[in-house]
Amino acid sequence: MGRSPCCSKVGLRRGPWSTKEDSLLANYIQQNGEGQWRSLPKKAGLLRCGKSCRLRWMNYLRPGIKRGNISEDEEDLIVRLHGLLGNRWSLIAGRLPGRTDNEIKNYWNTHLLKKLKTAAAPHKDLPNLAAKPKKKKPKQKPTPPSPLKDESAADEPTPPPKTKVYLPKPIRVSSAFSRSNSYDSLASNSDGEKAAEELSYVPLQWPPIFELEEGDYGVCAAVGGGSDDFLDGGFILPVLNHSDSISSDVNMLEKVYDEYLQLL
DNA sequence: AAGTATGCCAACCGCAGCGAT
DNA sequence: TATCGCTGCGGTTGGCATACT
Repeated sequence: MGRSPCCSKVGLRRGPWSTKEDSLLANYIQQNGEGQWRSLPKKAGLLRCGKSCRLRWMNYLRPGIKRGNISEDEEDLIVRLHGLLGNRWSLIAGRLPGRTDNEIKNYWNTHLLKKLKTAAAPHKDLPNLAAKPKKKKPKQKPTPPSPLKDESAADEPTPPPKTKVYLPKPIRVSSAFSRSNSYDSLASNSDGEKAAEELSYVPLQWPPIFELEEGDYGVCAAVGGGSDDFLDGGFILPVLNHSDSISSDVNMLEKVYDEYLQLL
């Protein structure tokens, strides 16, 4: 099964782009805008597949692209964001103006990985660095309704926290909501309530905390810009596996959320 | 100078999400 | 509801450049 590669069509060029192709592509997009990648090559007079055109534009020709010389600040941000987000290169790139996901991915694989591996012992920001990348999970179904425990839970004596942070991947839940919805509108209007019901999501406080599966909690954080947004800006951060103290988990989630906010 | 090894990065591949029908 | 097609993402690869022997 599976679709055949789009570049497998006879007659389409592959490999490095010539300056002529670059200018054809750039000129076309300047005049007609991005999008319609499938039909773009033909209209622009290029013997390339749409995918290839998109990649070339996104990673090379797009205005405002910075090339090379990743600063220490950027590097630090990449490391910290990777600690929180994992290999979500497009999200990480979204926080680094002018950088592309491809560049950050390459930089991580060729510079940072090595650097951090040699920089002594295990690094807390680097979960399973040596681990083989996992295949994408199938789309997660919304969990059955499980509203957050009430405040009384927090009153109980809190044993030492036994929380375990699974870093990352953040879980996308954007499909349950319209992109035009904001968190506020969700919390206050009936559409929002309906959507929240569908997702078993009950925003009782900020940051909103979810029970994803029994005993697993997540927090929604604003991320801003891009297609991975939740409520036009967010997704569930690392899931905590709770043991027996809800309140300690909530505290931990708030801590994680605060740390995340500092990065933004 | 020539051959080989290593590093780097642009580009490709395959898959999943999602809207349209 | 199911299927199709387009788009975007993350992992991987191929080839050029540079370093090393």
